[in-house]
Amino acid sequence: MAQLTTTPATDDAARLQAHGYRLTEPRRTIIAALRDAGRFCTASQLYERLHGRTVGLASVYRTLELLAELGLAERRAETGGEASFLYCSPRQHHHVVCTSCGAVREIDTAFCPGDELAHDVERQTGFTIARHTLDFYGLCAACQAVG
Amino acid sequence: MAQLTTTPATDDAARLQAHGYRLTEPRRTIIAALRDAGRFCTASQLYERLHGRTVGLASVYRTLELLAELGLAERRAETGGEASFLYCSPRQHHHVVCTSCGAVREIDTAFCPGDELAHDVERQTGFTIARHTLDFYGLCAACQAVG
DNA sequence: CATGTATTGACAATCATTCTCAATAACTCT
DNA sequence: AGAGTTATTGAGAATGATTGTCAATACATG
Repeated sequence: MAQLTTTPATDDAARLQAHGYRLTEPRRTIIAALRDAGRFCTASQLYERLHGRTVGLASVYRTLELLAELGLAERRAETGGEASFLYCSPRQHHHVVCTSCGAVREIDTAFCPGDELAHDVERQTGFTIARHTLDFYGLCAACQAVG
Repeated sequence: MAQLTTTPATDDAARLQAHGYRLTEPRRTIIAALRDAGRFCTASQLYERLHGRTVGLASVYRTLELLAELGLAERRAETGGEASFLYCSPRQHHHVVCTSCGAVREIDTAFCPGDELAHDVERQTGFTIARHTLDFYGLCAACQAVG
């Protein structure tokens, strides 16, 4: 298994504390594990990953919930009635997702014309747009090879 | 309450049958209800909406699952551990979602540069891109007015 | 470093989702 | 159109994900 870091990026810590939340050891551990996973993870998958360090399953759920609320994780529903979470850089919501193995890579935001499009969409719909997501789905190089 | 149609667009019917699924009365009812809802709905919300017509909750779950599989619905995870589904035109996956009332509107696909971007993403990441989603989140006109 | 309070872990409680199975209804073939 | 084959259905049971409870603990602030 790949080594796990224990420290979230200072950005994450700042964001937590800016919202009045405490930066606790369990949270540090969970955030780091989610970030290192580099793919969508369910609560119990993360809990597995953390076995040995005493972090309760309930805390995993609570922390994931918190991260989603702060925009540091993206929640996704899958078949099987289990929610998955993906670590996100604070304002980065552009991904390429492998539909076979689940691996995820972030895309450079500069790439994305969404902000300009947002203006058009506002004019067209009367909405006030706050954010947008752009996600690509397909097969990663490894999964293409396997066939 | 708005009137409910009972017939899915012929497109939907065709897509079901093309995949070897039967076009049954419960499926017709559920698809129409989801389409008419015009927003993300949970299974139980749809079940409520259908009260009076004998459609079992299990069938609602089964049909929503099926629609997601066929690309006729988009599944989303929300706080509260309940999945929501939104009706989608077969290849249309571009929405504007109101974060306050949940209303959803589809955006004209011509709008979206995603297909061209997909090529760049393929070159950059080695992925083979099959599809993409582009969603905008914000407040609809009505919710802006309410403040 | 003492104090006030958010947070935690363990387990119980809840509720969304899936499973099971006999009964029914779609489609196919004639 | 009618009979046969088989997917699909509804109801309720079973499963399992998620949240609630609460005493104990650890973070931040002064």
